[in-house]
Amino acid sequence: MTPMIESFVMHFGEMGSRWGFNRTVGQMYALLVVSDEALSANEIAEALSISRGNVSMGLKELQSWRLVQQFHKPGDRKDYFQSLGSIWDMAQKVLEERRKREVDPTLSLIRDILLDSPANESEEYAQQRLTEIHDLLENVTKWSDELQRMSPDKLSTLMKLGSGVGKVLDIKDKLMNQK
Amino acid sequence: MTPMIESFVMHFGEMGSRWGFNRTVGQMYALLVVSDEALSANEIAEALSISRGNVSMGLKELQSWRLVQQFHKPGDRKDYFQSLGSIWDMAQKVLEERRKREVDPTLSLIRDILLDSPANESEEYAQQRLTEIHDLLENVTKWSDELQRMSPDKLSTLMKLGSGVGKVLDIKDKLMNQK
DNA sequence: TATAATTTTCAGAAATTACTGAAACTTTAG
DNA sequence: CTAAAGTTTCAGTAATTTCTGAAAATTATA
Repeated sequence: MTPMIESFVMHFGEMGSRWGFNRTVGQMYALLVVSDEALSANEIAEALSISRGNVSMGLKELQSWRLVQQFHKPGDRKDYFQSLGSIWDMAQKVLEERRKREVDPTLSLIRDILLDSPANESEEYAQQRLTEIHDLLENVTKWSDELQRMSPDKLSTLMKLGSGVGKVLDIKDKLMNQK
Repeated sequence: MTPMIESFVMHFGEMGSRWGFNRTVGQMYALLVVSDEALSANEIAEALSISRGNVSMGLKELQSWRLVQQFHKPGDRKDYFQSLGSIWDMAQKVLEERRKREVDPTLSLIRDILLDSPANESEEYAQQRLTEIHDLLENVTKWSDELQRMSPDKLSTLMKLGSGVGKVLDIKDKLMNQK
């Protein structure tokens, strides 16, 4: 690893914990994203100075996120790994995975809670707030589904829209009102 | 705490770690969101069976996120706390805070790296990938800024748009092409 | 100003999470 | 079938994060 690559890999490792995977998994992914050719598990372990066992577990996790792909070189017995898809694919995967971990369980608990009728005043208030949270999380889920389904180029249009969102909403409002 | 409220508070605590704050901070916030009236630090500590010191630190953090507000009752020396703003405000705060923690540092590191010219083939490849990540993160930042600035009712329109986004984009495309 | 009420700080304990490395397992080649 | 090459597992250890509680600091009252 050149110093340039190393600085990125190490940084991504530190960030990793904030993005939902641990330091070494973050480093491994960064390394694979940035490297020109596929790497074997041993090469990864060596480049990052971490244990072979840890690499094995990390690769398993990255594969379960479908961020990393395993394949074989003919005449070589080792497994090789490379990062999978474009950066946009990665962003979609991370979004999806985080929704599953961070949103879905809460949504389902709140649904259960709202099935019971409130026992007193303060539970009634609580249920009101929970209903708000429920609606918000449902919208987040709907959006996230929509983004999953969207083709990369449409996604890209949407992304680049940026500060144009407001205007587009105005346009939409006008069109709706005409009907 | 009634069992209903307790189950939500405890769940939110577990989730907390995934949302960027620790278990007790999550519990404290959930309790305040769901409770009808403001609570003193001691009441919080007692309800959650955690130490007074921990509550003090947690409230400080929640205040720094501007999710919780402190105030005084006349003739009472204690500080009282209540959750601040609507659920939408909370979502905005969490979004903003996470962007600061998760996106901004990476963006700034990548910018630095891209200032250096690549030393060889493989660094050139690496820089290409970093450029992609850079563009993605910039778009994320732009969007997040936009969402910060957006009024709650516009935000709500956007949210509820849900699966309509695709259609709206089509409309926008047509309008743009007419020009 | 003294004292009582309350909050904050922070060193160390407890809990949690991540990592290592040796042993067990799997796969392929001869 | 056996040996060699490679991978995975997991118990134990290390590192990190969170929590406690007693002491220090702050604030209000008399």
